[in-house]
Amino acid sequence: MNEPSAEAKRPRAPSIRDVAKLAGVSHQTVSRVLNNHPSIRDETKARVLEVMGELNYRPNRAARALVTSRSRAIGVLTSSRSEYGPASSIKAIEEAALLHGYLVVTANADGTDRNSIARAITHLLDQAVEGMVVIAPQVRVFDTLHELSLDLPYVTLQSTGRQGDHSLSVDQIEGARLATRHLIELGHRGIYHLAGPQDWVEAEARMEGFLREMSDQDVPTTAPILGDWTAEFGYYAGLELLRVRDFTAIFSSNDQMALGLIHAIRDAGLDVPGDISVVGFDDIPEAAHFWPPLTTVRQDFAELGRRCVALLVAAVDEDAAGEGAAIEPAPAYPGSLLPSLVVRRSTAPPAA
Amino acid sequence: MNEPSAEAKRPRAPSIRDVAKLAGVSHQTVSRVLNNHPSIRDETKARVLEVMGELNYRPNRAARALVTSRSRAIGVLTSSRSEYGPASSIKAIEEAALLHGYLVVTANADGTDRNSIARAITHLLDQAVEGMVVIAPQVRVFDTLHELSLDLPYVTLQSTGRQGDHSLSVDQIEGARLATRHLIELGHRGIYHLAGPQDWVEAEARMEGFLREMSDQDVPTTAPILGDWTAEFGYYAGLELLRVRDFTAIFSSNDQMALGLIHAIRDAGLDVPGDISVVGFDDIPEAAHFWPPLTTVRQDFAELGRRCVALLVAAVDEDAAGEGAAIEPAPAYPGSLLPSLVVRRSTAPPAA
DNA sequence: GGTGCCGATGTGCACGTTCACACGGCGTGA
DNA sequence: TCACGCCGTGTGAACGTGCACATCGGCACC
Repeated sequence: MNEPSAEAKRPRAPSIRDVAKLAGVSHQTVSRVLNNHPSIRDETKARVLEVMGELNYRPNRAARALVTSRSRAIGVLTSSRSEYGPASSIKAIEEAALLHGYLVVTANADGTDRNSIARAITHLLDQAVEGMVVIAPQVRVFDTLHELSLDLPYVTLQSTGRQGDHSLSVDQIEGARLATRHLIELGHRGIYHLAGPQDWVEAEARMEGFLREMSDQDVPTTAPILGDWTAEFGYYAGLELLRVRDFTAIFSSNDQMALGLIHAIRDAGLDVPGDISVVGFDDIPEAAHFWPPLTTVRQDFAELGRRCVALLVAAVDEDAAGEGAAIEPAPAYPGSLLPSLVVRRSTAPPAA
Repeated sequence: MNEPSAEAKRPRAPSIRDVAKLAGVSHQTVSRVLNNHPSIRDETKARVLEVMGELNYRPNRAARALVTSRSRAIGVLTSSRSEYGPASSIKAIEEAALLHGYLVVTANADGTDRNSIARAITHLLDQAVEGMVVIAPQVRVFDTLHELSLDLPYVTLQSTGRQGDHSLSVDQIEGARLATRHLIELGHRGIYHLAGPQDWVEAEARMEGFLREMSDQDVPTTAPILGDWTAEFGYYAGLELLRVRDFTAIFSSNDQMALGLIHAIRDAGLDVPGDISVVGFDDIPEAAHFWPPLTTVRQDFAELGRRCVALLVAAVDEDAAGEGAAIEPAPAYPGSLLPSLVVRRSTAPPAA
């Protein structure tokens, strides 16, 4: 009853050899059960499985990784991982990866700081990730990625236009055109664009979509304002903008900045959409309950994450299996997801 | 020039033995450099380090884990990982863990579904995590955790009141009291509470804080409404509530629901705070730009994440080192963080 | 001047798994 | 009847690292 040594001596987790002994087979047979190799008698398999349950056996991932030199881990490189878009994508990526039998390791980088980016990438590399999803779509991240000339397959959530392959994205340009066209069709002519940070690929694409649409429809345009995605910035940008009231609509590059804008407009004693229409981008869950409910562009972050993983896992598996057969650089550009315009109450025809 | 076989044959990453050979030392010496063992001549160390750089050597984590039986990984168990609070905490946890030399693996569970919870825990266990941070503060998660009777150290972000040890939290009760007191001091008497889901520990704590403060101040109270954290719910709850207008203030258990409430109130043609005051909880970055800017309770998610990791890592390291010496169940309850009330413009004295 | 200790390094094994190969038995075709 | 192949299983090595122990030289101590 009373043990001589209180030292419980953590009893070492059971290994396939322990299972083998108890099941009366060789360790290799157990291994075969684990990897469900075809040629195993059902009876043997059942016995092994039973013993595993009894012993509460768990395969040792480290040992497996060591011998196969496959970590079964993919990395996610992020900046601003706590914002709605990235956070949703990460969640979806993680779920999808799990389904494919992969582990997800995330690393957050300050996308403007080269050192920080390098550190994040190094962290992922240290985990021996077999591929990467890049959701930190700053230009500098891609530069660093190229500098290090990794031979890892990677996929990015945003299109840079620079590399057609391994890029999978919501068509940001089209989304921006949708928003802009909506304003033009309502009759607006004085339309500002509050863009995201210059070095963000998404921000660039949305700006481009805005400019193209304006140009296509022959509406004269003023230089976009460069923001930082925060509601705070939107607020102050709005205050500034309102000092000269030469516009009747603003297209903001995300919902948070749109919120700040509306705040500023109201502080100035004006009405949205009565005096000024506002369109956002992202359709965060709160957008429907802003005052007024925000007209915005919805993109499906989760679906994006899922597709990303599918693409990446295909590349990784092929890389590991065929080894030589993988001439094809990437599994055929799978087209991008189309965003959709959600019209709510922050937009209206301009006051006469 | 032209290789006979296009098969490039990925050349196997360098090991400590490769480094050793090139540096003219034994593999063990290299290992010692890696773990910076004290008794190594500076000159030797320098040489080894140099060769490492040359070869672009990266320690193989799997091999190390195998031999030490330490994964240096900690798990994070979440539900709703894409919401602002959890997302912020995860980010902080990850950064702090990295600083301590630990890897973070996250697993998302639907906190109401036992299977889902078990699956998430299993996933973490499969990764051989050495400890866990639980940010899925549903009661059922704790139950499952106990059922499985893991001997892993774990820390939870919210206080359940049920286990004083390994719990670290913002004092939700105090936060709720702060909010409630604020309303009472403004002169409100008809005060509703829109709570979170019943099975969330935080929701429970906030509700308790509300009820206690009301009771302490001798204000009669009505039964709280149980919500689901979303703005959507807040909106419909608001519409419902307004059918009988027997209150002048609402304390919402989070900012999103508060947003929905305000939306509903305005849809009913009433004014916030003119007719009804609203207080939220969390202080998400957008709250300052709601209309009106939201009075709410701020909690420091990031600091919480950091402390959590410190606590957990201490437990894990001690567990691994002392093994027997670890009688003490947990490193002395480190007290909880105090939230603070942020007064903005969604609250005012009741109309006369 | 021998004994003992410490600093700096090397040698071999162990960790838990998979891979390459071997082996016996049975069925099949010539 | 023998050769061959396939099915089901076993045997031994290897993966890259850290640990226990061994080795060797030098210095201090009595």
